[in-house]
Amino acid sequence: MNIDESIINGYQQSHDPSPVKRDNPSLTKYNTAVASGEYQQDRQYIALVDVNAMYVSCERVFDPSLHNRPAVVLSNNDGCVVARSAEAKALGIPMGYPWFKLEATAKQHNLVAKSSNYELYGDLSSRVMGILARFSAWIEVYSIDEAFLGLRGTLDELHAVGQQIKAEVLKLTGLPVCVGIAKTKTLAKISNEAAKKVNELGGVCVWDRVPESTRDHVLRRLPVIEVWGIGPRVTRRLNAMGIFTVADFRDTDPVLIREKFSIVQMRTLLELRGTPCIPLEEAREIKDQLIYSRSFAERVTTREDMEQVLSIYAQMASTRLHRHDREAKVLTAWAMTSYFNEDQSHHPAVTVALPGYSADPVVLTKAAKSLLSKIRPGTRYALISTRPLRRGR
DNA sequence: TCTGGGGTCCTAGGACCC
DNA sequence: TCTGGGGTCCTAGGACCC
Repeated sequence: MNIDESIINGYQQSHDPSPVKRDNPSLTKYNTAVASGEYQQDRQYIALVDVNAMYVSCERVFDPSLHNRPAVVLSNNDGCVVARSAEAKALGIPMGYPWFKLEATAKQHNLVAKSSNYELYGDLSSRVMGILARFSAWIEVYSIDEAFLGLRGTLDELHAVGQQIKAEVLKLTGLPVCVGIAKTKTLAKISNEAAKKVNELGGVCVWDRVPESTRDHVLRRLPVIEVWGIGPRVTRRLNAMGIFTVADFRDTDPVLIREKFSIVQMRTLLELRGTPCIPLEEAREIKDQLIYSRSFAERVTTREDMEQVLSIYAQMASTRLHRHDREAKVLTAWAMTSYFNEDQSHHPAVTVALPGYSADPVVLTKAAKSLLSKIRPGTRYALISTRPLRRGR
């Protein structure tokens, strides 16, 4: 096989996380391992821990009447569904479905909806992450409901740790989690999915502990779009090449994939073969960008309306920058027509370099208004965003 | 006047994730 | 009639410098 190994090795080396400083008893051992070069062995396996239907599960912690019945959580203005319980998924309710279209279903199936409460979810999330950090000094908080952990041990030990994590989080927070454990992040993701879907696994799946014939069977049946990092665009192109399942993709020449796509897809492919290419990273404390975006309740079609909206959104962005004590050097403003309005599809955008770092609403508004020159009057825009980039000082 | 290699920074656009 | 609101990473091309 003719893989350019230097790319992969170079990538791994340059992205190795530095030792984390945490209040953890195993930290000394961990740092010793790093110093002595035993680090590679120390992170032989990666666990992905994921809270099941996070938002709904959080609501259930404080409202037991939501248990054992279909429940959903709605987006900001109760517009559409952003989380579904297993029972709601079983009813076929898709993610992002508008709530007003579900009222008949709600009556018929005893479906209940809650408004979202992000403060609550954030609070429970921190508690979960705190518990997870006790199982490994090496943790990457990937999202509000997911974290990767570095683990080592025999397959049976790993399975036991997975069960312990699950039991501990449930006991201390009331939240159900599933655990997938494998040699790479991409396989850990797939294991986690398996842990969720296959009841016999009891919510914990150690990939290498599953019989090889079963693993192969799973990958031969799983559509390639199910892989972490492979989205709809790439899937369409892969399908055109005759690649339909995860196994098809895994068995393709990595060099061909890098040529046709990019290094990202090649890494994903190698990860499916068990070669770690996507390192664990500590969560960054400072974000690279801040976005303020909202869909319009009523479509915006005139220049005057657009001007007003740009001004308001730029000021909202300014407020957020102030709140985070940040300044921006660059601002991007964009507008989009609705996805369901393809004949008029238009996505104008401008990027403006600001005169130095700033969070001043006047400066941001002026910059955002440069989008106006790209607006086509009469087009029905559905969404507008401003995106200041980069922190100040 | 022409030619060259190598590096960094910036912008724009594409794709993906939860 | 109508599907949210955040984020990250990668690539290509141009400007500019030595």
